[in-house]
Amino acid sequence: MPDNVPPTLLLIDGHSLAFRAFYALPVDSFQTRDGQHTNAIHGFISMLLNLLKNEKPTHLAVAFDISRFSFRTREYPEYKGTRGETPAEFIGQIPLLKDVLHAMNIETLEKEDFEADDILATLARQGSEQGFRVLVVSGDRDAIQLVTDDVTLLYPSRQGVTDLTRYDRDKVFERYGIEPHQYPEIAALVGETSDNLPGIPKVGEKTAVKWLNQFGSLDEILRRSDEIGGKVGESLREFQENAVRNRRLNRLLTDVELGAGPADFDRKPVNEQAVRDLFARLEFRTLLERVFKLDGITVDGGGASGGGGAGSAGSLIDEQAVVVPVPSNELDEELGAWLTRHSAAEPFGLALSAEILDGRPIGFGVAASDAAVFVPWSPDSRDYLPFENWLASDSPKIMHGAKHQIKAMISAGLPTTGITFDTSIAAWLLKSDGTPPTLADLVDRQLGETLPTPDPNQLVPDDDSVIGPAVQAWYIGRVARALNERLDEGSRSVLVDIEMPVLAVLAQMELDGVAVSHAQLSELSGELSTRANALAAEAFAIIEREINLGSPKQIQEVLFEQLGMPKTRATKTGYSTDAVSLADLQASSPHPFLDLLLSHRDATKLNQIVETLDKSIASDRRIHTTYVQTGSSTGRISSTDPNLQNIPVRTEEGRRIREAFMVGESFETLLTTDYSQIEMRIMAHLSEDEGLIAAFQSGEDLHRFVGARIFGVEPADVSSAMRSKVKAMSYGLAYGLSAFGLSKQLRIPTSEAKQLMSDYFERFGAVRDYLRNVVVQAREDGYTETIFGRRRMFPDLNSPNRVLRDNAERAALNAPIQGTAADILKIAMVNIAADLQVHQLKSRMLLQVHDELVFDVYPGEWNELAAIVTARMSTAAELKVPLDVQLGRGQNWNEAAH
DNA sequence: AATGGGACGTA
DNA sequence: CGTACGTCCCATTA
Repeated sequence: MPDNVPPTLLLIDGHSLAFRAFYALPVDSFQTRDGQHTNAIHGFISMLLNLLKNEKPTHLAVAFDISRFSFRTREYPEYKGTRGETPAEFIGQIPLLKDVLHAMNIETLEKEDFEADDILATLARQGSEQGFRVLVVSGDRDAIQLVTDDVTLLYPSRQGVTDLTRYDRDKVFERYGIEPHQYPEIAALVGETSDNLPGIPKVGEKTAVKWLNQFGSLDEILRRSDEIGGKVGESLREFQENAVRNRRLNRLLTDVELGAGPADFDRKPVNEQAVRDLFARLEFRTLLERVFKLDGITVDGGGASGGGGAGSAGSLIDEQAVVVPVPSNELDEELGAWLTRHSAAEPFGLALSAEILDGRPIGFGVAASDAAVFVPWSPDSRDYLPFENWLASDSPKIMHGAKHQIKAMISAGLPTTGITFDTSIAAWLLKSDGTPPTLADLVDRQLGETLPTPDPNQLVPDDDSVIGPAVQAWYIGRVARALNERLDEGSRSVLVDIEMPVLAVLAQMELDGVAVSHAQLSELSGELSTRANALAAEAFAIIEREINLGSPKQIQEVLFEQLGMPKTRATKTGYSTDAVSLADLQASSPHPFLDLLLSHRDATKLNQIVETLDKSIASDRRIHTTYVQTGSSTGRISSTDPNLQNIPVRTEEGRRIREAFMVGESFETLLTTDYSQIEMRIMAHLSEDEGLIAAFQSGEDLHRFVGARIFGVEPADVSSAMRSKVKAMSYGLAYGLSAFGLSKQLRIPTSEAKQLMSDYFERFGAVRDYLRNVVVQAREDGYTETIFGRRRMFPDLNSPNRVLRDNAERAALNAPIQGTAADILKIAMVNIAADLQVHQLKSRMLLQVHDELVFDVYPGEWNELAAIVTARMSTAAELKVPLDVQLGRGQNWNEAAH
């Protein structure tokens, strides 16, 4: 170290940072096999390693609070009194965190009766007196008062632990307009809710700063408070005691007796064996690598992945491997050569990340494992032939969230194929619930690194390096490699054989959209709103006042207070006013208001749907939904903006909405197709129940066939009441329906429902055995699997919480069935799309509704398309029962329904 | 402005 | 005390 650089002392408020980490990272994802939560520890250590790497402190220490009691709580017992129970999952991590720090040979400090911040304040003062450059990391705003020319505060912005804002004197001034030592005076005036320190009412940050600049100090403000007029002035005079007390409590002590000083906290090498043992127990693999890398220790025998030859992002940039070619023809050819060279060399292919502005690509990042290239692109300078050829070729490409980018590229005239891996989909397959991870999440979770972002407030400022598609592409490749190693064989085949191909199909469907008639929708909307208004007026007349019929709260007032009706099912906020409850009320205590309310809800709901749809019609007169491929935990696709998978169909009125979905211009007709009873068929297949299989092979109506067996009559003698009971039973099976639920739905006594269920299982025993076994197996394995190998994890199956466990059991029951159905339709879609291309048909797949597909049929192609669709759908999977496919034809979606 | 609950549309 | 979704509105909170 050069002599002129002062030693750096890094001081960390352990408790507050660990707490931030706890809330920044999902508890569930950080748990060891024996159930120890580790998210706070993981987040803390990850942040610490970043700090060590970036700040290179020569000395460091971590301070902890011993308890929530200190001299401050003795002085003011309410101090921090509003804080809720600290979560048990968090408390248990603190001793372990200290163990980890000790294993890393890092000093921890704590002192009875003082808070960690007092320890930091003391050390910060001593440090700067002894010539250290001091960095204080704390999530407590009071630490701002410590900032001087020598002391900088790193304060976690927002929730996370990766974003640390650097507060030096200038930054404090810029943010608050005051000197750091004045901050406690502001805080005293404003108050601090999280510490239960009320300030002066009506005084916020702006007012406090204004006064401070006007009067110079808090003492002066209080002394001359009569000079301040208005309500705020009154408030100040009335509550000035608050400010005095707050100021007394938020002053950090700088003279705590510690028995050790900054000089004692020099960085020492980690205790290798202790770290190894402890990290193994905590199941930290990437963190272990990072700790050792920082200390120059190599990780041996751990089976840890190398993760690309280039090492960290730092070295990538240092070696200037990121080449930014100037757009020109020569470079164009060089780029072509570069692509060919790396495509041939890398078995896992290259990563691609497109930068999109207003739906148009403006540049591409392409990266191999040890190099990255940025390719600027604009539609008018289309002279990148080798690059375009590469995009259009089968040469393997990896992306993150490919669909959106593929669409932009297709629109820009850059068709792209050969996308063999999408990191967001792979991550979803591994853990199909929770919020979908961003690339930054994956870099953090899979690689234990931090994706550089252009945020200037970032702790890791990244020396103005190349941040953008090229670097992203490089990370995508590495993340893909890490994810790919974690995929089991079944999941990998789902990714490669189902999800990646269907991704391309969905992109095209979204681009194509479906034609919708604005005229029909607006006519319908007019009718519906007229009707809604009339119904509302009638309802108001009856209850003799005007309320908001859309407010459950106001409805409750009318029903249970004004009209004195019997209470319905309890909800969190009162009593239910849903359709079922209202119907029950109508039966027990009839009142004309109830019917009017229901009809009004009906009309407004439909009108909402109609208006939303109308607003989503694009300039090409078509609606382009977005299919979310990673939107479900079972493998289904969901639809948003707008959701075209929940267009009404059950009521006459609703079907009029479907009439507005029309065959596209220059197309001949719509074709709709769906699987009939696919989930029951899958259940027959999976359970191998002979009765159920026979039912499907007989060609007889399913519910009639089953009803005949259960009630011991001839199929022809199954009454419609019998049939509908059996139907409800059959459908409920795959959802884990209980006798109680069945009785409620069919409005029959529980005893009868119980009898029905036992009769059912008497005849179809293999179904019951299968369903039972699914749960048992899932509890053992921790997951369920579809017949194509799609997995869904069920961590709650062994939960001590009954509700959680029961919910997990029903979901586990359903997952292989719903998931297999989803797989089958996806496979059919891929095969149909391939056939359309091979046969050069101009007909287009438009919509997917879980077991249904809708097509625009090009003139003259009906027969061929119908044949393809039927063939591909019925052979998408080889089951023990036939897959029955229905077709329909019509000028609109309703007419085309069969 | 953001969030959570209630209600309700689909498979 | 039936699975899987998305969207609207209202009410609450900041």
